[in-house]
Amino acid sequence: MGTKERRKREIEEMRLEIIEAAVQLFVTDGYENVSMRKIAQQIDYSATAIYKYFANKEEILIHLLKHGYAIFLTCLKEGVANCKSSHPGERLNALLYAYIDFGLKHPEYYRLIFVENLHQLQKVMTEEDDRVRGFVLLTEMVMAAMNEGVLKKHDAHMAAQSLWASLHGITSLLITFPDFHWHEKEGFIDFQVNAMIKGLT
Amino acid sequence: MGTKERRKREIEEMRLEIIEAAVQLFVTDGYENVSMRKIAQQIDYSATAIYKYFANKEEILIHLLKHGYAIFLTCLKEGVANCKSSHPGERLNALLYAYIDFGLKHPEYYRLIFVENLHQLQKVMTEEDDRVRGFVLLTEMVMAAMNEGVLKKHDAHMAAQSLWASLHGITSLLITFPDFHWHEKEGFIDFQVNAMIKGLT
DNA sequence: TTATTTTTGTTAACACTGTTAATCTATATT
DNA sequence: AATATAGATTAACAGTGTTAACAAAAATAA
Repeated sequence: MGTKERRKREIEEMRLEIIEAAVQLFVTDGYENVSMRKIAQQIDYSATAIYKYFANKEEILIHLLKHGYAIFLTCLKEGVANCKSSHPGERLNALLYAYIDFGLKHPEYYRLIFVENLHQLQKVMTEEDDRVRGFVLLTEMVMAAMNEGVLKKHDAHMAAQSLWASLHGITSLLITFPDFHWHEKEGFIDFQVNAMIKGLT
Repeated sequence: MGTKERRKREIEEMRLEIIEAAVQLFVTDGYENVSMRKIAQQIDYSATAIYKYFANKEEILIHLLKHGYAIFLTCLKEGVANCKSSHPGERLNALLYAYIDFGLKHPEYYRLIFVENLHQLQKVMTEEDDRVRGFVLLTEMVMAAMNEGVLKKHDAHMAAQSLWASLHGITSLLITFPDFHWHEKEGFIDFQVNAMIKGLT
């Protein structure tokens, strides 16, 4: 009898309902306003019912992070795909812009993943295919750019880490300190990306 | 009669006692474990007594931030002072290293100021002398380096913002993601600082 | 089908959090 | 000495994540 299968599916449906409610609360009210009681209220259950489907709030956070990280990877891949050129330098450039764009388009997710919960990133990515993980993507494109002579031949891993650092710097500062007297945004981003590339040339 | 003066001093002493307790809790247990009740316990008062001296917890946080920011500025100034050379390029270099060093030596403070509460920075600095504020210091040294031909003559403000972004990137990533497979720290920092400078040359 | 066991959800409760109101006490002013 | 003011305390409110005890419903065994 498939009763066991059905229950398994029902449990998965309930888990989905819970994280959907959590996502909705997160995008509308921000993470600081996602409480177990509010999630429960949204799906007409008691707060403690959730604990039959998730061990604790952290498990729900992990799902929010996975959700956001999937959007992140999509943005990166789209950004590179939208780059017509097949030149490694151009494609790397497109990736760098795509990273910053993700942050500016999804500031709550960027904050949640890269500012507040970076130490959890391992847990978020364990089930992902290695080849689509963000940093691997970046490293591969750095290597390609080096092989084509666009970048000077350093240690590709270190160069990629340096690029990530600079990308994270401008993205997180623009997001977490919007009231600072920043230079006009587009121009500032262009300047930073150019400086980053030039620094490795 | 100086009774009014004495009370004023006593109030200031009590405020000091409170923020000292808060600082101590912060450096030993981390900010997430600084609660009003724990501060009160440490100085043998009831939790609500604090509210006669501080409007709310945020006011105490501001003092923690000021405390940390003072250490930050001291580190920057010491870093530059310890640089024997009078060459603007060398001095700028020393400032960049001093910034990262502050983050690595005082990760809790770096996190509190530049990761979690950057939006409060205005409140932290309002009473400071303009000329010692961190970003102004950086901008001035960038200008000096430009005038000496060490850096290419861009908009100095934008160049300084770009440097800050890259500094914040590497510092915050090293702090908030210590378990990542970073390149050997010293070498990575050297690489990043060199790339930053080269990017603006 | 009936009896038993397991699972699912609810309410009550615990130990916290920041903060406000009411109250008592010690000091200062008239 | 009587009154007003300021200081400190306890009780309480509205939250938080989470655990325990218990009722109802569903799955399994007889």
